[in-house]
Amino acid sequence: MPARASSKTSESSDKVSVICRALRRAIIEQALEPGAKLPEDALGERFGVSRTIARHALGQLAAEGLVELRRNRIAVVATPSWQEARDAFDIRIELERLVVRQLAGKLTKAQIAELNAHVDAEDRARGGTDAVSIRLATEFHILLAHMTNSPILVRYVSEVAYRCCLTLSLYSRPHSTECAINEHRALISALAKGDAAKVMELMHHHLDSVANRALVAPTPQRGRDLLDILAPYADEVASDRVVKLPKVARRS
Amino acid sequence: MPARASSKTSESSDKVSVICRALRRAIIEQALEPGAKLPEDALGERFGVSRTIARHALGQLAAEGLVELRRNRIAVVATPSWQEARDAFDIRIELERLVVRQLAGKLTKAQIAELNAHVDAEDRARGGTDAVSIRLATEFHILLAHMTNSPILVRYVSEVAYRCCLTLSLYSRPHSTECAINEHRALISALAKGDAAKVMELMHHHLDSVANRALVAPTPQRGRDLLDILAPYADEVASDRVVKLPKVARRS
DNA sequence: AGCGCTCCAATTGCATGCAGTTTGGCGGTC
DNA sequence: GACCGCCAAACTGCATGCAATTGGAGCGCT
Repeated sequence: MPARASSKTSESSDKVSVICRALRRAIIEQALEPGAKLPEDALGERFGVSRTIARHALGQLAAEGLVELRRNRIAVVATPSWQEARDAFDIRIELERLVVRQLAGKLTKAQIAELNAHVDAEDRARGGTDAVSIRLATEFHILLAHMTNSPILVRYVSEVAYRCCLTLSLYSRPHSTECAINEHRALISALAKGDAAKVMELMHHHLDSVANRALVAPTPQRGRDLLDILAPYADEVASDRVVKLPKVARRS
Repeated sequence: MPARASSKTSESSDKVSVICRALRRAIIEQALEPGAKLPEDALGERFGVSRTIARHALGQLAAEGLVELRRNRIAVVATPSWQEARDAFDIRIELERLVVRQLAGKLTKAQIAELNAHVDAEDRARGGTDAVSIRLATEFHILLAHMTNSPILVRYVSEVAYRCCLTLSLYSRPHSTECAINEHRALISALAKGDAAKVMELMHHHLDSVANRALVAPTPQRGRDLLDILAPYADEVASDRVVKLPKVARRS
């Protein structure tokens, strides 16, 4: 039996959805860095819609964990902590093991061709920016999820993969794409062979190594947000001996 | 090392969030059945807010998969197909295995007491309605997720657990709570013992048996929506030989 | 009856307006 | 110069209003 094929997936073509897609892409390509401000009327003006719509879009993205929404404050692109990043990868590993378990040996020739075509695209993009490589690599995984034809699985894999994207831009050292591409090819061929256990193991290792390459260590100095950097020290401030800190300008 | 303790979890106390919580609860307690209509102004009037807010709340719930939003149409409580229900349970199993893996042997005495107290509450509620039992059972799992102190994990477990609640109300035979309660107790004691593999196995079996008890079979006649029943036949319509169907009244 | 058409009430999609809150800078004081 | 309070600009929270779309009642035709 071939893997279930195609379904209606997409967000409707609301103005809200359009803005969501645009912002999502801007975020995962790091055009918008974590912490970037997202004022409602600026967005509205930029996309030619009212604040109501921009606001609604921000709400959706907040539900996906890509932006942070604080009452009466300007929304910002989410800045996951190192621990959250690690948690996201752990969840992602489990979800994607499930994906390949369902897919092993059930892909049609057309689907395998589609996967290979995508990896070819990744290959061609090697000359480009890191951001594009990361986006393509992420989209490979989302493409896989789509092939399960389980809308829920697609949604969760997409979300968590986007979040991982976000953290890569925060904590990653300069990305090395080669190995990821090779691992993608290995995944495809294992999927075609149909050994579920093997391909789950491959996926596990693939994501784990991406996570380990990326989340080098709890290195607070690479975290962009002063609040995060200072978080571990906050306890001392709360306790008896207050540590005096020199005045530091917030990254504007 | 004890499991990480407590964090800021909550939705802010927006009007939007209040309505979300109210609707979510109404849905999982089956006060609102799958397919129930949710007109924006009716909600607004009921909760004493404008349509804007009600609309926003519906958007959030749609992002969680609890309501379905079709352009220019009245929003309705989601009606997952049998397959989607099964998929949701599969995902849930993986996520909750992850939860107990992280928690095994790392719970504080206070946390174990909290869990036991919750199961006691489940026990006391056995005389009440099924809806309340189901809600409490679900909240037990969410409570566990909270103890991992991983906001992402909490979010996903909560969402998928709510979706499972929803499907239980659709496809389940009259609920038998006894065994679930016993299994919850077994989980707690295994968590306290700290054998990760054992407790993962317990959780897997627990959820799987709930799913199997609930999702009795792909019995389309119990599915509420004609469209779902006919979905498998849609392919034929698309192909060469068009199947003529007698006119049937839609469930109003 | 059964079928198709028209038209109106119900409902959504979206923009705008107003009130309340936060931010950041400016001037005053030490 | 450093600190503090005040004020205007910026921004969000929310309600309301208007145009566009939908669904279904009513009605005529076969």
